[in-house]
Amino acid sequence: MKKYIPKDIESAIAQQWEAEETYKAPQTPEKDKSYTLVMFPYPSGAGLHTGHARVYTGTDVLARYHRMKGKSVLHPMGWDAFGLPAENAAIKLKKNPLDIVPQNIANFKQQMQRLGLSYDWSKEFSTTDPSYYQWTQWLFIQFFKMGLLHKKETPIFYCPSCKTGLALEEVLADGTHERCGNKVEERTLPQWIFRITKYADELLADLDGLDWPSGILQMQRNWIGKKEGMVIHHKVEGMEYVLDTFTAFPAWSFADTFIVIAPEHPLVDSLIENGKGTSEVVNYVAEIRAIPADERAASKEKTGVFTGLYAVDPFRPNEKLPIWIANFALMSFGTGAIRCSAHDPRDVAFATKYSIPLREVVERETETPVNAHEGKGILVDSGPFTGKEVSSVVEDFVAWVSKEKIGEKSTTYHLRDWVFSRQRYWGEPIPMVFCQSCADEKISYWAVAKETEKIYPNSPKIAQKVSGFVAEIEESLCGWFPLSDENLPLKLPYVDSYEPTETGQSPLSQIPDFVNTTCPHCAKPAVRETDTMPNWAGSCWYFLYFSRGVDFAIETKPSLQAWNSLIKPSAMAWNPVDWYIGGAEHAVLHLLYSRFWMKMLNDSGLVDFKEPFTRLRSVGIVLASDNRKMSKSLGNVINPNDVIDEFGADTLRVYEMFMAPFGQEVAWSTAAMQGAYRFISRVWQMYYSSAKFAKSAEIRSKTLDAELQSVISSIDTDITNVKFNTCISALMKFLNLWEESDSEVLSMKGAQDFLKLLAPFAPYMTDHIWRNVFGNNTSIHIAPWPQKDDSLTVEKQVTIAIQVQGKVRGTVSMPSSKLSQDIVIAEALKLEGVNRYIDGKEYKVIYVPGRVVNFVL
RNA sequence: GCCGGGGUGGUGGAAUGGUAGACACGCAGGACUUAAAAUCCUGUGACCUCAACAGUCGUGAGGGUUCGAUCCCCUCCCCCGGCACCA
Repeated sequence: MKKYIPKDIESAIAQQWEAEETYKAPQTPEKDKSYTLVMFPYPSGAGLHTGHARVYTGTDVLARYHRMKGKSVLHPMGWDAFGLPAENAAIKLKKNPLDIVPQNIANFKQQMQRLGLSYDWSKEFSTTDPSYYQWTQWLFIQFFKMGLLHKKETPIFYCPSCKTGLALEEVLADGTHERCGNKVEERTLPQWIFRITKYADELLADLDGLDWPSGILQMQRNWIGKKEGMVIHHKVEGMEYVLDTFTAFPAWSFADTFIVIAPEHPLVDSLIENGKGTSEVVNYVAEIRAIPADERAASKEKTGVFTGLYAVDPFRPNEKLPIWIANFALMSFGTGAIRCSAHDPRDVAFATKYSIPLREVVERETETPVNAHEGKGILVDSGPFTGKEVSSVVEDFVAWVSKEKIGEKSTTYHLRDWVFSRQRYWGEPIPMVFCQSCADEKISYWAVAKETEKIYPNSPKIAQKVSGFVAEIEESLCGWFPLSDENLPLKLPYVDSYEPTETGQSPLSQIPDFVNTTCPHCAKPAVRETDTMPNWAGSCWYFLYFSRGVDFAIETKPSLQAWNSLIKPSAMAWNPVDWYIGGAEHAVLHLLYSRFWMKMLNDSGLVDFKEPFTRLRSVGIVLASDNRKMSKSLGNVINPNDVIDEFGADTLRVYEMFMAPFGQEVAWSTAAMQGAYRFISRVWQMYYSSAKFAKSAEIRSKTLDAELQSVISSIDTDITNVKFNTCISALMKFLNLWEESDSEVLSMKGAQDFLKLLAPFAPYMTDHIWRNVFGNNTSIHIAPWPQKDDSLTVEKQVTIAIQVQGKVRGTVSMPSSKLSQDIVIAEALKLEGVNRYIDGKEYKVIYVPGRVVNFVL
């Protein structure tokens, strides 16, 4: 063997891995487990580019490392294939996604296989497999039974281009749809809604125990957006109406002189309905409601109109607060009504414009009133709190307001309930049936359900929690029944025309065979739900399904019993995921939704943990060499297959790991990749040509073997800190040293250890050398990871920097065994460069063992 | 505006209180070659110097703590990501 020609070795080695089942996960972990998972991809028609290769390689390095460390490793791959992008692409091609998706998957798979990723392919599945999505449907039904889903006419975001409703999380800050980039609108449609807000506190609190990047934790906290404050109740004069306002700064309430309410506020509606709205009010409301929310937010100009109504100020019962409608009051925050004062700049701007009197309760030292956000100052004219420091009275104030029955503590959240219906074809059909007859008779599922259908039999506490959820929504869901287990899966019909409709209805509604059915309760004619689930559904629990037995019968119908016998045991043995790797763009989408599903499953007893991903690491995207995102339309995409054809998968992998810290964004450079190719080729030469290692096991080298021990320990540290770039540089540095050494050869064990250290990064060529040079007949990838041998590290030369006044003026080198403060200082004082600066002056010595000596004059 | 993450040679980056620029790319010079590619060798932060020795400066800017700061603290500037008329 002479020259390194990757294509000559890679396919042969890959075949050996397959034949030897090198990467097969045990059914249940035998020892320490490492469930290593990369966020599974949506298989687009464009295939993988070299940017994708980075996240898969990094995750693979972790899996391979832990496998060699002797852990039980589950490292699976699957396909998140439902959803808008696949469907939109199929529409463009005028084909059915059912036909296209398998081709895309096949393409992704061959690309991944060429990369040498150590997946246990026996676990592979797609979220679009009926054998999988029947379980997704079954879980939907369990959540329905728990009262965590309801169907409701709701104002939602709607993408007119994709012709479907969306969740708030799918709308970007600029008001566009995160998938297609078009502006969204608001519409009111009947939707299935997940009551995720019921879990807002748990979703927030449990973040504290997670080993996740701080930025992603913070994004989830902000998204949940818990804010504690008070709701204040007001009587509206001349009406039987209690108007509630929300404030985060209750202690400033004595300042308030007016109230503003959102244009969408129910009080506005009742005013207009009662004919009490002036023409000014009617016109203003009509005008403002016509402007989409995001445009309204963009204009900071404050507008409003007086309703003619007054509220009694509970803090000053003799005074009245005029009620205005204002564009800056948002129905989506708090109660949609705000008490206003001089202590909020927005209120001041509004009051100034419309000449509404203001009052201050904290004396100012500047030209403008104190902003309540600053939270400091002495209160005046504030009832029992006059003369007190505002920051110190908050708790007392809240207690007093409650005691006086003016209002009570209240918490608001940014998190909204999760709109779970899509008016599209390419998703899991929602397994629900609506019976008009039962609805007319006010029959709900829970009124007629058998006890045995309950899924939370072992926890009275949870049964109580759930019955509370159900009580709140039961009436609104009369006539809705889930499919029974034996009727799952509810298959997505293969149809010729599946384009979204203009009517806000799913294309499935056009298919009578699909729609018409009978009521699961009374057997009269009934209709199916025709909306489908969003693309997030399948990824909410896929990590539980990967650990299933591979002989898991496809015909198996979902049921509680099947869950408990076929899915739960292995899922509990492997989950939660130990290493979860993916992009930060899912911070408040997939990563929030799947946490929510696990909390519901935990409450129902279907899983026994609360958090799915113990450890999360994010990957930085790879930009094209022009510093723009790789995209087909920009023509700057690099296909990993092309790189592999020319340089081999090992080179691509090493470069991907070396190019920058794993979590950081970086631009692709084919030129820089040459460095990785040189490195891999030189390793190859070292083993096949120069062969500077001992042929007998007894021979050792002093310096090389010692140096290798520190490489072992630095890679051990760096791999688990996902610092793959410094792992590679440590290996390169060692190879340089190895090549330079003329007088010594590395021990045979050292040569094998070096190969093992490189194996997770360059799996093909290392396994080839392992088998052909060292005569092994099993893979290097199941060989034990090198152990650092401290007996080899002793006689190392240590170089100590000698400083005068903190500036380096020389160095002293000696074997570490001779190292002592006195000797080092004595040596240092012999240095001419040091003496020149000390020059007979008095000095003090700082000695840091093994590092530095500093003479302070 | 608020919340995160950053700012180090021509470039990607290393160093988490102890010799700043490891490792790599690029570039320059050299070897091999008829020549080129590939490969190998040498050099490569800036300034000063023919050069070496020595020296000065240098991690976005300014200040502070420390014997010693890329690293900790304060003020400010810039870039990236997220959120935001949030009461």
